[in-house]
Amino acid sequence: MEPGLRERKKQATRRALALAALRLSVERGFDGVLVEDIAAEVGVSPRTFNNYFSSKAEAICALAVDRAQRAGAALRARPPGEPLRAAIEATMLAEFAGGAVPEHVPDRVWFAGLRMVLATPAMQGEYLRVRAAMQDALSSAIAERLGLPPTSLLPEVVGGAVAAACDAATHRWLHADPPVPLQPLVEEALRHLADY
Amino acid sequence: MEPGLRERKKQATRRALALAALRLSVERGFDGVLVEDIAAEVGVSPRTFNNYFSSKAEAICALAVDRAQRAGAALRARPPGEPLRAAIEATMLAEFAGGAVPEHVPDRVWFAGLRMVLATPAMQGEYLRVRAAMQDALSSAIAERLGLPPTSLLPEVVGGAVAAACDAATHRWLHADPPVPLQPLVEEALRHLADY
DNA sequence: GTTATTTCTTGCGTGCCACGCAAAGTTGCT
DNA sequence: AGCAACTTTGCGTGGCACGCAAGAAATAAC
Repeated sequence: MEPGLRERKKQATRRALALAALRLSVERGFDGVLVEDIAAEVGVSPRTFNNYFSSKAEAICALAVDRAQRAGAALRARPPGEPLRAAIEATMLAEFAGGAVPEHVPDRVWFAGLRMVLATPAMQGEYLRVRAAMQDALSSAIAERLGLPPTSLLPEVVGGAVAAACDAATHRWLHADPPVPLQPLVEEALRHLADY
Repeated sequence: MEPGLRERKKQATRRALALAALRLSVERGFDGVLVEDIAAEVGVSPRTFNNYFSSKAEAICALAVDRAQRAGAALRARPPGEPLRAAIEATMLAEFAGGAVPEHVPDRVWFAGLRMVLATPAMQGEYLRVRAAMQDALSSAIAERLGLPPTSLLPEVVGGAVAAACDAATHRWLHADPPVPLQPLVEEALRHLADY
């Protein structure tokens, strides 16, 4: 069952709303853009916006959530024999290679968007949900990989730890002056985790 | 400079508001209690509520944030020579000994409150802030302990990993049926972290 | 190809929330 | 007591999230 016209249109609208929300917030700040503006940008009614997202903040972070979930998929795709730590490191280094920018999003917008989100108190809660999404994606991939019973805490713990490492690297990356590449920071963060 | 009457009264009001917010939300659910109700319970105007907390959710989680910060203080208080991992494990096991309930909060309310928060989408973002507060508290204690330069990612990574472990243990604890004690779960979670 | 059905969009109305502002009330210092 | 600093309060505003029902569009059935 391939996606019909209906479904494709829905996804396109969703994506357009998320992108518009991000771009406008970068340009004018979180409080400088109303839900109304985002809807107008996409050519849709304000009421429809709330059919897709239950808050302005959710829309702004939606692309980041999608991306976080892809990290889980990438981990699942590693060869099954590979040891867990190696699989995780390979996945994360690949994933964060180019700043980890979703398709069709200009680098500059993504970077500025992350900074804006982290600097805006009203958005920090939503950012933490992105991090939680990455943790969940990793945890479930890890659980599947190791074939552990659902009573084991290992997947959650390791998923959370890896998410924390990526998060620390991302923070440093965003505030580095002069700019530094992201990948080595992720590498360092994962090393600290392994060394603990 | 000990706290004057003014400051003590403020803290008392803050605490009373947080506790009322938690208790009422447990009784009636998040949407069943208005800011107005919480303010009334404490005998203060609704406008004053927002002088203390910038949202209903923040008030409900305020006690948990306080407690998370105490974990950082507890880690600082460990003997300076002790190896990091041992210090962390001792701190966390002590901290989560009795379910880690703040003073003057009935056990039942704390437990039910955590469940309510985790089950309510509108509160999950705020719960994640509690977790972030614990991470920050631990990170800064670790950085101080090890005397690392602020360029090192280690404190953030380890703080985040430990917070993730505690969080995983807490989740399991809340959903365990029949109930199990929290401490062994924390122990298991920290072991997974050390084994990774 | 027309009709029936499901699904999505939209407008409207409602209730709540967060906060700016300025007036009134407290507390603390001398 | 008197003054300065701070807190509480009421009022008003703008915005947000969502329930509901009517209209429009896509899909399915005949």
